[in-house]
Amino acid sequence: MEDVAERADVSRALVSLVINGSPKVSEQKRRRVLEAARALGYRPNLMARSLAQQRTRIIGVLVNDLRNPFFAEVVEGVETAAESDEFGIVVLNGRRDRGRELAAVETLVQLQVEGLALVGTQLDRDDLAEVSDIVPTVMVASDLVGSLDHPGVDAIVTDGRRGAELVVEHLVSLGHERILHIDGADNASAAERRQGYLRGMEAAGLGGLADVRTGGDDEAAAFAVIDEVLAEPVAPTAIFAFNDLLAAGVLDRLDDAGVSVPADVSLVGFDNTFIAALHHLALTTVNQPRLTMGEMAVAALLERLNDGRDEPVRHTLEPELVVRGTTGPPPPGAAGPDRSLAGIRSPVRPRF
Amino acid sequence: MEDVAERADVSRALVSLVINGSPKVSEQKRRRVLEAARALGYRPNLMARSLAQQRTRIIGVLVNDLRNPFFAEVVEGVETAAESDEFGIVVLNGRRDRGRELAAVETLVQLQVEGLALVGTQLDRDDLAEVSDIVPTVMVASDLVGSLDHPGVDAIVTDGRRGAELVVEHLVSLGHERILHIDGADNASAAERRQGYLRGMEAAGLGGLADVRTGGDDEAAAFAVIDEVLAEPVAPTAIFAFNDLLAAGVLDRLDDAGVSVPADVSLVGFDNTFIAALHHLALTTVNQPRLTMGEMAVAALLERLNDGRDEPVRHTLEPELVVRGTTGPPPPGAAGPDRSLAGIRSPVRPRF
DNA sequence: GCTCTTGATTAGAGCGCTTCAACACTTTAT
DNA sequence: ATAAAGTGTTGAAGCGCTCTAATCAAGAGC
Repeated sequence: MEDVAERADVSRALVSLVINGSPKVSEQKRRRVLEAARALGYRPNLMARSLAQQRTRIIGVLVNDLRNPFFAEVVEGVETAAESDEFGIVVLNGRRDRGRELAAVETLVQLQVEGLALVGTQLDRDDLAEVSDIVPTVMVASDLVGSLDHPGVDAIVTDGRRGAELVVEHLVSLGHERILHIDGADNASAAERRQGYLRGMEAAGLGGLADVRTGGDDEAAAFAVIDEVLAEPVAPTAIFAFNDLLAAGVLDRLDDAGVSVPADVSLVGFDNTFIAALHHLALTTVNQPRLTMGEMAVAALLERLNDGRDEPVRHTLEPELVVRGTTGPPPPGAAGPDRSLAGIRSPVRPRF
Repeated sequence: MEDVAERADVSRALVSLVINGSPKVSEQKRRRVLEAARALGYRPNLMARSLAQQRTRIIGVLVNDLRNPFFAEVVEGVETAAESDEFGIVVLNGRRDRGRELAAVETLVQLQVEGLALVGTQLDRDDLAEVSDIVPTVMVASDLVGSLDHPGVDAIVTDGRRGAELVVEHLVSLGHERILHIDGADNASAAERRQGYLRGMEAAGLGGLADVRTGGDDEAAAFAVIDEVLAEPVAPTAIFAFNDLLAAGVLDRLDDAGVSVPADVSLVGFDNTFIAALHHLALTTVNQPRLTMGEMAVAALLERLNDGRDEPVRHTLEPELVVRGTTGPPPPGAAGPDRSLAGIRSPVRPRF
């Protein structure tokens, strides 16, 4: 900067004004400075600028798992919104590991981010209480269990309970009764969906048949559960998986076992990622408005930053059932008390 | 920091030493400082630290498209390696837009990243020449067209030419002749794969039947091409798509049209993303060792950073054909000169 | 011709940290 | 005892920038 100032024969201060597009610089000097800057290949040092300015214009984003397309798209929403407000974002990947998440939050705080968007994280209320004292924080696609939270934390969620209810209602309307739920284990939004499932079953008078298995959030987790189910004497006629990835795993395993979907058993996912839309999967699922969620997260942060809001806000978006090809009526005779999937072998398996 | 120093009754300098784990601090003072820091909730300011230290320990990562699971996994490799060398990474998403990529590079440079990993980007040699003068740069999963590059740029790639050849060889060995390639348009690695395809066709004596269509890198791009192909009198018996995402799109569209894979037409993708592994797709594809690529990228940067290497290096990894369920022998009678896919309607479509 | 504005420019302090040279204070060697 | 060498600690400069307050130049108004 020194050099640029010298070359343009002005002070460092003026260079700063030009770089930041101040209106109070004569056209002549502006040109001189810009040219000198170009000639020297000058690039302002963001660190120094942030330090001097006492603000970074950076929003920190912590993602539970970047491999999950659902999260990736939420992040894209965050980015879009941030961009239009002249904020940059720094994305850190928790990789489903709480320890890593904690470390990432620490890094972001030290980076002096002005806002923190936690996408699907598993942090608990204590972690959040601490961090939200330092920087405005918004949770996206996951909420604190028990609510009534720390005043510094906003939340943007899709109503997982309602989403799960929609699923159960859909399956019940098709005639299903033995509906199994493979949950998301300790995943952020697992509890909510589990609850919705249970409530839906109750509401349909099927409370007694409710059956929740511990899953996870990837294909692998699905395998174990399906193997278990296949070995049992009484099989469900429908399976509601925690998310699309898990559902894809279920589908694979059922396929392996020669159980066909939806003829033998119906299957529903959650999130409506692009995977679900692949025709060959054609997964019935529940849509969450990902981009909107990301955008709303930024909006919430900016309200605190710019308008000085200081009470927490939680926006709950409506989930939407997307019916595709993996749900249908239960197979005839399935109403009977014992019917194992193990015996079933659809005559023709799709490929190979 | 001032406050911490005061509370622990030491100088600011000593606080700094403690925070940075210097060995030359007495146990007693170290404890005092640490406790004061905890009590005050002190967090070092990364910006200030970087500024003073004249280094950031940050590797900038620019990704062509975070939604593509292939890139997401490369990034994970980068992250893993960076982490173990005590570097942080900042990920920016180009979203397939060259303008955005350029802006992102600029941001990263201004952030004073110590190394730059460009994952699948579309930047051209001039862009690269400029940036690589400033900071060690490595391209991952894409290379400069024409090679013989700027000395500041390393490259970690999988041999796309070879990969494409493998595909053609595989299809030819199954008996295919009319093999169509839907390319990646102006995508970073499109040219290479196209070249490999053409070479493979030549080698098999099928040069005259080579047929390249302009695609892209997502499902949507596939639709247009397939619609086009369906309308033509002479149809290919096999389609080689630029990547898995594109292949998934092809599969969907063929499905819509009642063309079954691989009975009527074989299909191959590229990248071996988890999508390809889904049993319901069971896409034959070409594997790239993503994690390794990410890790090697970091290694390359560190060689420049730590060991002062200054000639460029390019590592070419071997692709690997992964045969799954979307390839098989061509349908009988397909050898004849005219056979349109439009007429074909497999009796049973998979689902619905 | 003088003061008053107005607008353009600059000096200099300060952002939170690191680091180097200097300074005490011990310990050991002489 | 005294010098030499080693430990721990600190003052102060400096990283590259911004921003306030001060300065300067030039025209307007009397």
